[in-house]
Amino acid sequence: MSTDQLSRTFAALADPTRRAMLARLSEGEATVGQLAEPFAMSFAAVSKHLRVLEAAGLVSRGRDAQYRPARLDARPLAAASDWIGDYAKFWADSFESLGSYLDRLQQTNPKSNPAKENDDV
Amino acid sequence: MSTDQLSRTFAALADPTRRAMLARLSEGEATVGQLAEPFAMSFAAVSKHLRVLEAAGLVSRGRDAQYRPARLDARPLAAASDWIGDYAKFWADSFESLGSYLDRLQQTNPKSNPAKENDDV
DNA sequence: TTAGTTCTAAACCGATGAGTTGAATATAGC
DNA sequence: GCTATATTCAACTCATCGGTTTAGAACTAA
Repeated sequence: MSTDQLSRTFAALADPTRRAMLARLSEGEATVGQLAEPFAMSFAAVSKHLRVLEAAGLVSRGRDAQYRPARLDARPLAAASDWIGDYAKFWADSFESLGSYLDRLQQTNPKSNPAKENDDV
Repeated sequence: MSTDQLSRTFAALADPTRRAMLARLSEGEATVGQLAEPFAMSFAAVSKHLRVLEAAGLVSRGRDAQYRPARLDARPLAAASDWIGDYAKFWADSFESLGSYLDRLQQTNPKSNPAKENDDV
């Protein structure tokens, strides 16, 4: 895997343990111990997952006595959502062909050119 | 990485070459040769990337003489978008606290309980 | 200072990922 | 059948990933 921001974000999300950690963090800050609790996994492994999430910018860490509480930072998810959103027209209606979808778009907003929206990676 | 559908989708998206291929496919079917053209990479490597995309359900293949045209299937992206969407409230407005965001949600739609939407992985 | 708790660093291991090269397969056209 | 083109398979390399264990660092509390 290369190492641009979007790749790091998607790579971080590719692991179900990390997705579960993000879900937990969406309820509020948590320590490594609290994050490790649901998993049959060493603290060190959880610590490593946190490093991956941190490198992706999805988590920031603090310090509270011995504890290093982790806090969710969802901003990279906005970029990921934007990227995926460019493809929304392709799943918008599985029974509707892309052609008729574009036709309908043209009707709604005749100025736009919806056929050329996926030039970036 | 484990091997559930969502993990396969995110893992497939974690590679910039594969994202570029999806972008190309959003303009229409393409053969391996056409997909390989922008990259300094062997056909075999492109073929492998296509297998990953196929395993993630993002691409389906056909047959046209010697060619095995690939076609975009964006449906798995809808599931990925849904997952990420659960976190939209956390990036919705970086200057607005989560608390006031939830307050505003309550005002708009007093029946819902937006505080408990992230129980799944 | 000593002991206890929480977390991370380091070294290691097996599995997987992304790429290569070279041979094999599938199809078309002659 | 023979040859050319498009694609995949197989075997290999090298790096990274997810996990472990052991030891050490950061901090608190006696």
